[in-house]
Amino acid sequence: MKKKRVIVGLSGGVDSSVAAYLLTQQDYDVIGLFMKNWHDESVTLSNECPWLEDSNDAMLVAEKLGIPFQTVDLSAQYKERIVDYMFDEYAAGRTPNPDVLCNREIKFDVFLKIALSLGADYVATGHYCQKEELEIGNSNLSRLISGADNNKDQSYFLCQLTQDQLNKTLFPIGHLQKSEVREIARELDLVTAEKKDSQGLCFIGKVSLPDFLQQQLQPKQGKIIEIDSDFYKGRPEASDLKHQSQKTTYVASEGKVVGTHQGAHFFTIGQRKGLAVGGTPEPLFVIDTDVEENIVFVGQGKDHPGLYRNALKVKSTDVHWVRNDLVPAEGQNMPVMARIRYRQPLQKATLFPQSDAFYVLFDQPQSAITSGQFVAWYQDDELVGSGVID
RNA sequence: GACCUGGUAGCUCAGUUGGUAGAGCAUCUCCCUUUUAAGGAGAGGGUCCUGGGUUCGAGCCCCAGCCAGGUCA
Repeated sequence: MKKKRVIVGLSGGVDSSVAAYLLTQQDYDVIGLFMKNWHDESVTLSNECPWLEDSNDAMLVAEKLGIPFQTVDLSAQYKERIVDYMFDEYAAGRTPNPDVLCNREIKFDVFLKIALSLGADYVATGHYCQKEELEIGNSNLSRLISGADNNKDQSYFLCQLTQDQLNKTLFPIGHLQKSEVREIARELDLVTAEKKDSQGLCFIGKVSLPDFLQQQLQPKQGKIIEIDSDFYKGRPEASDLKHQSQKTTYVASEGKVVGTHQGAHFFTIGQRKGLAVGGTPEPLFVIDTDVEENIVFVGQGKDHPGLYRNALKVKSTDVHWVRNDLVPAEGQNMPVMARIRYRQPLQKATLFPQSDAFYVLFDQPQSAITSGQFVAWYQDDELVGSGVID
């Protein structure tokens, strides 16, 4: 019988290297494929070419493992689907999550399709997450399970994947701890064994995000306005989900000017650094940005009421279920565990699918719920759905 | 015009009986982290408004001036 063919995305890091190795130890026909996502010299302010080194490392690993190796240039699609989306979101005053999109649009779409066209049965990546098959009646379902290494779990970044995508995917290192992965790489003497984990936005590299954004978004001076915590005293507490999930809207006259900024769209809710406003006993945090009026609203202290809300809204059209067999009926709520950012400890919450929108109500108020980011919900260690925060 | 209070790190301020200055915030760096953030650790930074004087020695005392805020006519 013919071996199943797996195309593994080699990034030039340890994780995908070891993933590829583990596949060769199983009964697979393994091919390594490096994807070039970004090589625009005008934007990569650093003088180095990081992808060149990465692709070289990927090639060396493939050589060592004795598997065929190829490179594909996906930078055009990457720009179209990720970079442009990023600028659009920031321009609109939201905070995008490019890495979630990168998985949905590039690694598990463009890349996956290329792999299939090369005759692959599966694609594999070095993500710290696991897949389990579940049989319901005649149909097979894939479950997206958190990585066994609690500290490295990357299921959140895969929260937008579909059954079709998962069915074609393998996560060879998801059951391992990071330390075990490194150990395997060392034993095999792979060039990537001691390579530092990648961090930050994959394609920006060392450049700071504001610097990157300024290449397309024009700086424009505006006011930083502090809202006193007394502002919230005597305000009626929202009792229905619609209002609980709404963010407070502020007007310039409700606070006092404490400084100036170079563009409200460069800031995100919960942000502390970069305001360059001192003189307060406690640090200032961004509690809202208004890109129309170009105002950044701030509040003093980690516990400022403007930072907290216990519900959020997802547009009905933005709700995504990995487990489409678990979708609750409209009007029927569902208890889950949820997170609103990578590595946030899971929080108790309840989903409320309603006719006007989809609401997530947390048991505890959450700090810095940010529109444009993703909320992902879990049952135990299984990610079952997600959505863009409105 | 007179009087009062104040002028100390980028900002807000503390500086004991005179012995060449500190805290918070901000900034920078590092750590953490395949998003944005947050978080942790560390570092840099001061002609103590100016000019005189007293003193062995003044941010702290005295005099003059400048500046800011306030009070009184």
